[in-house]
Amino acid sequence: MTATTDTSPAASASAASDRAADAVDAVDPELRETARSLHSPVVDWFATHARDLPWRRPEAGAWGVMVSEFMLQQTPVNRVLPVYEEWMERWPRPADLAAEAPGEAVRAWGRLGYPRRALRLHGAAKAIAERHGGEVPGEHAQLLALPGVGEYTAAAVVSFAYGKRHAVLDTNVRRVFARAVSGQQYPPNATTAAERKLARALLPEDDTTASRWAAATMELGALVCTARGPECGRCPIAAQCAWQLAGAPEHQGPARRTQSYAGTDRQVRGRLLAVLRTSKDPVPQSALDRVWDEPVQRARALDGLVSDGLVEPLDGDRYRLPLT
DNA sequence: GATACGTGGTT
DNA sequence: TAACCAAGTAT
Repeated sequence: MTATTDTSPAASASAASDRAADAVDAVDPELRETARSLHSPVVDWFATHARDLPWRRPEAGAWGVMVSEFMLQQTPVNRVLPVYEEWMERWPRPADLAAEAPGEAVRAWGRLGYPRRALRLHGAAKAIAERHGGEVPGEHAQLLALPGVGEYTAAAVVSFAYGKRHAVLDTNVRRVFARAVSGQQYPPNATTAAERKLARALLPEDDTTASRWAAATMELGALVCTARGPECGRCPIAAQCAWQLAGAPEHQGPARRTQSYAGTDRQVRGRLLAVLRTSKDPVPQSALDRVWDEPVQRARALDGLVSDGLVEPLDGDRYRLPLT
């Protein structure tokens, strides 16, 4: 958008588009005031109550932040901690991981779960080494282009590693906003446009405060405003919380569909991969056959692992973690 | 938008 | 004990 005197059709369309974009992010003055009243108590609470996590220390760098974010996708902090430490000691820079076989990343991932994340982190490291000179990129769009990096992880790296102003919307933040601002016990099952808009509207103006706010709202959700049994007595914004002020009503909408696990392909995949992780040498088919008695499902799970690139088939009915 | 994708602790 | 929950992404 440039000259305001340009009245060409293209410029008019563009101006209309800009007005539409403005309207999307137009912040209700009342919401603006709500935001301002939340910033200080939450950021101050974070300053005194934040956990001392290794990826929050300056020496972690952008790579440390990125590694932690991959590992923390759907996995609790306590399970991540030891694996993170080993990982960073072994591969302190993206290029170090990029030089390894992907199977080594899968092996080091251990039992964190969702081992495709290990493969994608390895792929991200390769892309960083090849396309970004070995430095984790600092632009949201560049990060988003990396394997395994979605909206949330890109925002987290931008905000936590580079201290930039960007809305960070994870499950913790969504729950905090649902309660404190929207007066709901839980956020919707899937992230909505309204939630993204709210997150942008609540973001402090300057980079430094916005970055602290992002980390602080996540930490508040993780430690105090938890899914079950929130400790509102310890919450720095309990007095302003819309959900509390409404009398903490029970959630109305549809319950989240709980995923089964026992007997699924995922369980079979997990067992197969557990065998392969513990063996440096190729594993014969017979060893894999022992982990699951139903042959059709077993074969399907193994096929899936191969097509996902998590397992490499060799001649002679042998398998191993991928070398390339 | 719904579904697949691991693992283990908590209630 | 079965269900819930944990810093999501890709298709």
